[in-house]
Amino acid sequence: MTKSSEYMKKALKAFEQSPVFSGLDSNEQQKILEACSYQILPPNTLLFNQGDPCRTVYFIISGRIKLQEVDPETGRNLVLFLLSEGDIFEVICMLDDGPHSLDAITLDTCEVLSLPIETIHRFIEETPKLNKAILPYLGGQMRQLANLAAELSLTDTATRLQLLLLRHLHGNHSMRIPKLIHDLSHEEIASMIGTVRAVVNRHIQHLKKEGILHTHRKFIAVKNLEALLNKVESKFKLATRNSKNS
Amino acid sequence: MTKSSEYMKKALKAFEQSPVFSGLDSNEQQKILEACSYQILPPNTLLFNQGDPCRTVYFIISGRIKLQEVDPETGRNLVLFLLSEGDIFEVICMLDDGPHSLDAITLDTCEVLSLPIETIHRFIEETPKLNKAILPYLGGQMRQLANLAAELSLTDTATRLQLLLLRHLHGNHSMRIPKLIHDLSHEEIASMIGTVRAVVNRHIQHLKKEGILHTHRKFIAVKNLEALLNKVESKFKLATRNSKNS
DNA sequence: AAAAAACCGCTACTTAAGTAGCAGATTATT
DNA sequence: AATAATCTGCTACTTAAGTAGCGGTTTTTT
Repeated sequence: MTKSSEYMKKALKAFEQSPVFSGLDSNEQQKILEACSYQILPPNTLLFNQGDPCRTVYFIISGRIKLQEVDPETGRNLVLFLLSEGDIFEVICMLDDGPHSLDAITLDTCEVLSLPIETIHRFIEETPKLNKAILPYLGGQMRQLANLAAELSLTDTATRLQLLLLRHLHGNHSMRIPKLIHDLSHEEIASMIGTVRAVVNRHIQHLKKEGILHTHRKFIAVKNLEALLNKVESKFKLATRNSKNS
Repeated sequence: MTKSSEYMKKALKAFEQSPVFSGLDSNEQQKILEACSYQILPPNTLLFNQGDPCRTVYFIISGRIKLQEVDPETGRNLVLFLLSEGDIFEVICMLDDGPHSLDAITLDTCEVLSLPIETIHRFIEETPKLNKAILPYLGGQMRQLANLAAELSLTDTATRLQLLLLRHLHGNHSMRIPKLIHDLSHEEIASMIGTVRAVVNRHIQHLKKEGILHTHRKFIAVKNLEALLNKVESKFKLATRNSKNS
């Protein structure tokens, strides 16, 4: 990406919001940006497959990207990470230089920066601030993974759905639209909590009958937050949220 | 730990085998060791609870320690990591300084080194070699977690048990005793694959009838590796193993 | 040596969750 | 405007996995 690039502004703005890059000064950010290439991707684009060698890391400027594992036998899949503006991936490969452990697919039209893996390694080595900032981000990702595994094994599908909703209602009180997931199909939601469409639908119908949810064709909103909170109650800490949303 | 300590030798030997510390030279290792304190812990000791603040990180010299999440309602638990000689924990807290996300419990008599979290941070900052060596180790841990989550959601309990066995048969061909798990109770095994004792037992009986397993009172050995491999077949890559066993 | 605790094998039962399939509604494509 | 594709709501059915419980064995503790 050249200095004069028209995308520079957008990218800098995204950097500002990134837990990893926001701590750097403008010079450092510029230097990294100049090594990046900018891409715009239509929805439903496959960036890479599980097993592919990892040559670049990506940084999301806008749009959502899911990292998922697919079971070729049944066609079912599990979304391990739902990433958006400010996120970096694939984090695992960045650490150990192994092949991709997951498929990456865009949900929206996405703007991303990509950076050769050797280059990001060099930047991390040369920039102690960057090195230091990236560690808590990794910690957050690991917490998410550990939490997902625990939920899958210890919690039923109804509760997992309720927790998913709550986890995306962060911040603001009267904000009843679960950011990032409010416009997903039941199929997508199912793959985020490790189940199938029919089951998700069943639970959603139930929550609607109780007046807790309002839905309409790829739109979900929480009508009665109190009641939803009561349902999960103490069941599980919904502690683990994205570090950038904390 | 003082230089003259009688445990020094043991600790150095464990360092040699650690993927993280083995790359350091003797001086560096010594320096770190001197900041550690040595502890010996009986089996079934709780080192810390989920939610506890994290003051120290641990390094295992000998014995096994499990990191698990417990569901207070049902009493069921899920083991996220089964750690042994050369492992470091709790990795997540080390990254983000948050509270412990898991319970830590010894399975055997364990020798561990502990190190205040600020101290390990300082060492990592001061020792680029250490910083660099720790990243692939983290990557391995994350792969394990991602793999566990995917298995829990996409694979049935029978296959999960088979994969668990195979994953611990690493290396040597005729080595039919799954290291690290060969002497666990059915209850423990169940909590490693996210199910309950009754189900594990059911599957084990089945595998015994097929001549694939031999078991006796907290002892498991694989009699027919070929047959076991055929069962899981292509089902899932058992790729994800401990980085140190690769 | 006796008592207690842990572990294993097994039976019978219950249920959450998944499969299959379809019709109507909405959205996208030609 | 017509056709195709996607999404949803729902019914009926199947099954894997979990619950409960008990008797017998082995191990540990007293």
